[in-house]
Amino acid sequence: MSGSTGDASPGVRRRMPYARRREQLLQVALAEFGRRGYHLTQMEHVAAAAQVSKALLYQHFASKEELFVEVTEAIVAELTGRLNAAVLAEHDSREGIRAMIRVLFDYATAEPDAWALVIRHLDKPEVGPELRELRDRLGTAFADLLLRRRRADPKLSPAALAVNEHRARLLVPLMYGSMLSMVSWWLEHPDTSRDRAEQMAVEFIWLGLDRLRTGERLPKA
Amino acid sequence: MSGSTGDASPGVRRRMPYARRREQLLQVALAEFGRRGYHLTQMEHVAAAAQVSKALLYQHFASKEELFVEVTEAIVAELTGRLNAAVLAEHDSREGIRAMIRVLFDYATAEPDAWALVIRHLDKPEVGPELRELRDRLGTAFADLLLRRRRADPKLSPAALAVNEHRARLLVPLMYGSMLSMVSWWLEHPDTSRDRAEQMAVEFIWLGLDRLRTGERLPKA
DNA sequence: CCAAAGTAACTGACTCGTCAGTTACTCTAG
DNA sequence: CTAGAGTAACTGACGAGTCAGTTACTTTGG
Repeated sequence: MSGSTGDASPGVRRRMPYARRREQLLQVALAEFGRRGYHLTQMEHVAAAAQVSKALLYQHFASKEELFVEVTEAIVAELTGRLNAAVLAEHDSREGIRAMIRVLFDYATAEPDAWALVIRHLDKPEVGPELRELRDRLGTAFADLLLRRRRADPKLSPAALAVNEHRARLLVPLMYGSMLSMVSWWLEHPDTSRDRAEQMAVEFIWLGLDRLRTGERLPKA
Repeated sequence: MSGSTGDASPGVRRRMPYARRREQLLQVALAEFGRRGYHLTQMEHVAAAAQVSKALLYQHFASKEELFVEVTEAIVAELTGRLNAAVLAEHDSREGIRAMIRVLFDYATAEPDAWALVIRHLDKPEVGPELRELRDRLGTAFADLLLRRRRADPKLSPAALAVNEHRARLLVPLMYGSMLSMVSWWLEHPDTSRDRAEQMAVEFIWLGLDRLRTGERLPKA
């Protein structure tokens, strides 16, 4: 019909070099796992979506689990990289929080399948420790953010610092959970302005954080 | 040997009346689903754990999915009931939040399998809409709590009220996510005092909530 | 009081579909 | 013409759901 070489137009496009094919397979697998979840995704689905046979898939990845792990690790690396960069770029802790939230919204928007994959499998120990690791790394990033300035403060006694570390550790799941929950909620409510959602999250989290970080207690009433 | 009627002592205890058996199967299934998750739980596991044949299981429940749904619905009913009761019992919104958090901690402690089941499947559309419903009901309970007093306030114009409703809707996922995340985190860190965790959650959430509820903006710095 | 008849709980051994993983072959780019 | 990209067709195992039959308990006619 048309040009014979690697042309995009005719229905079939075949015979890619190894590395490129592998990349494509990873992308396709990410989408499938993200959309259906690990258990409902079959290797045939992935192969079909890549317009390729299942056997070829197995020439690139030894097993379903290995494929999943590889996909997941790429996501984890990407996301934690972005988060760390964002946190490190900001010196003010409020701006650090804002930056992290923005990273999450950005990522969820740009890579909805990857986001869905992560969210879906975060609490499933059955598919390997990679996602636990992501969660822990996120937690570490949070804790660092919370404590970096405190730790550098020479006026604080080690005892006071220890107390603060403990409180900070308790804050991590609160912040973590609200951020992820907000992003997921926003994805399901596209009519809501992203700016509002983002801003609300920043205010909500920073308010609780800042007051508690400074050790202030609640007013009694 | 001993008493002839339904005696408990001899190693095997079989042949229970229909209703009791059904109850037992539901309990066992809850534990299995909670521990392994839907996909990794096989009907044979449930049957074996109940010391019963798979066929019997199918005389009580038409399918794996139906069994799962039945288990889930019971949990949803129980939890939302407790939450509603807790919220209704408190007139102060801060105490309402404290009450909800306490309900969640109580439930997660007393019924760890049920808790694990709910948390694990919250974001999995594949196993039916029951858990979405739970999430939405929790959300509704939150929103009600947030807005009940506001709605009753005659000094607020409808327009101001609408603005507040919108903000409240944005607050729901933040509160919701942080609560659930905190409870799950605490379950995995048994060395942490429950009172501290609970108190921290109350303070964190109420702080953000109260300030935003009153429409106050953040200080600029 | 107690067979024998009736019934409900229960089981072992099957079917049938599905899906991860393999094998033996074909095609094509260089 | 050949290496390696690609496939169609296969296998083996597993798991949901079924069914013919057995076992324990209950009822009732004598």
